[in-house]
Amino acid sequence: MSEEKSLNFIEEIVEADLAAGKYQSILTRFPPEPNGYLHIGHAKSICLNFGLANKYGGKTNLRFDDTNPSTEETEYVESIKEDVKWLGFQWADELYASNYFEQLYQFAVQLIEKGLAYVDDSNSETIAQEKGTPTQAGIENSYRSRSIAENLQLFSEMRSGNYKDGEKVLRAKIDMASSNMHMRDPIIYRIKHAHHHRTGDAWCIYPMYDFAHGQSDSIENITHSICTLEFIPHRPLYDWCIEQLGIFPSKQYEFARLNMTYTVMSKRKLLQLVNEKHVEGWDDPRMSTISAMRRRGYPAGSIREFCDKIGVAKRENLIDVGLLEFCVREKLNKTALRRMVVFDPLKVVITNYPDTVEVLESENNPEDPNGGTRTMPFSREIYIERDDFMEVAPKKYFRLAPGQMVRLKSAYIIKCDEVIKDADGNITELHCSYIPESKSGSDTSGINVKGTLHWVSVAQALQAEIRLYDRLFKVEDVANAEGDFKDHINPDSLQVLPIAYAEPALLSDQPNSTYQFIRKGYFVLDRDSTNEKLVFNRTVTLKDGWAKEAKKA
RNA sequence: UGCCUGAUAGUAUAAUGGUAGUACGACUGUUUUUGGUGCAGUUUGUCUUGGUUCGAAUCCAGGUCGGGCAACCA
Repeated sequence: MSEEKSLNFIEEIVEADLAAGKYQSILTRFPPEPNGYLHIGHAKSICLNFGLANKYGGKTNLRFDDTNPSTEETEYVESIKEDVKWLGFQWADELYASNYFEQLYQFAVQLIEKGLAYVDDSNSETIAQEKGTPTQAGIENSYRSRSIAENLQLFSEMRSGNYKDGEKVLRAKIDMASSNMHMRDPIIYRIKHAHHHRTGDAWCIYPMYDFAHGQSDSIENITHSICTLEFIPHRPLYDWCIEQLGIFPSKQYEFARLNMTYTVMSKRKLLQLVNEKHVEGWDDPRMSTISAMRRRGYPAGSIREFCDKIGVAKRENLIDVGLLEFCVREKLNKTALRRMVVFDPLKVVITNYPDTVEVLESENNPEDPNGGTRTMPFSREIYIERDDFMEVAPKKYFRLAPGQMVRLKSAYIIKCDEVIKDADGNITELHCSYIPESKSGSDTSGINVKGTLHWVSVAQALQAEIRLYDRLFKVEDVANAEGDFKDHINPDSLQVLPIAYAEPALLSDQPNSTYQFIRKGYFVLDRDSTNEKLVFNRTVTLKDGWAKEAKKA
């Protein structure tokens, strides 16, 4: 396989800029607003920004876009830093738009001095109305012609706290008739008597996104400022501010944000899920947040791999969540420790097995020759999975059935001799006989069986809680589905098994191990675990060929 | 009614005027002490109409369809 991977359109721009000598090296930035937790969509942006810097020998800043004190909190800052680090990236500088408040203020003063900004006393309704519509030009109001001196005075008074919220705004004086709504004298400063998580009460006016973002990029000498498609119409304003101020010309480029099937990706909706308790928190394993995926057991590397696979383009997209799951399985298959856990037990008595405990050995991971082995007890009484037995077996059913033989993984071949039922006809246990010569690793029985089952010895079994997570929504395209997105929540997205039976090795494993419970899926120990109670989250299922086959019949 | 964007298998993404390729999915077969994994194979595509050209997914013109734009949010 040739490693000649084609470039995405942003990489092409970067290579062209570098080749033209436009920059010696590149500087990108990841600029989250600390008003929520990062989600998989942010991961795409993180991988893009940091990936570009890594690939071309540049650097990436982490910059918090904290210009709206009423929605931002330190809790979010901390979680964002943790998530970026966990994803495997290291930023050059940790910065905040709020670091630049004084500088930004001076930029605004410069604009006023150039006659390019004015204080408007109108209320928001009036401003909106005078802005016109996309098909109809806006109108210029009387405040627009205020003198520079008056604007300077008023803006200074705004800063001093002479006015209440909403009483005045500072607007850039551009073009009320522009076909681009963002150029119709956009508001660049508003009054907000709010406590800021970093600057406290030092300010009562705050710059708007459009006046903060580009200038922050410029102050940091960001060469490539990469954002999502909805900012395309902001670009002329981004460029206008930089040009009028005569500062470092950072350039904005836009790519299509990630959308994923069965998933919501907006912070607003995620917040709602948390606040209205549809999930247990930002890191509930069903959420699309980075922290949820971490808790669910997704390896950071598989998220990076996913971001690499989905590519970067300008076309709107809806990525199959199955691709993310594929990346997770691909990684985990090579690394996860194999263990046996029975979810829904059916007791099997091996009638011809002596009343002793035998210690068996089994590989930790058949994909990894250096993975080592662990031991497990085998005895006369074991549990198997209830649905690994059928009294009347259909065609192509390879599991246990009366008179049928199966192999117990890493142990012996057994044959089902008798089905024991209670008075109501429910199956309570199976009586089987084992083939002593069929022991794993030294099988001389010559018997070939199609089915291999996982099992756990009854007497030594650990009890554990298992949490089975499924997709949070029932519809593919949640954002575009009829009605409220909450109408589409999957009521069965979490199934808790209070007691499952697990092999004893799980007690001595490292707590941060990832597991494949053989034939059941990938699992990870949840942080809710205690010494008394193990709790496992299902990371992702295994591909189930039999389920498909059974469905066909 | 305006402006800005975009359109390639089911989903993504490449081909930068010269054989439409890759991944996931689906389907076959094969291997397997996980109905997992691996391996081999099959399947399905350039929105449309014109034009330029020896040659067009690519360039040009018109159309169609999708997305965005009128927060004192980012």
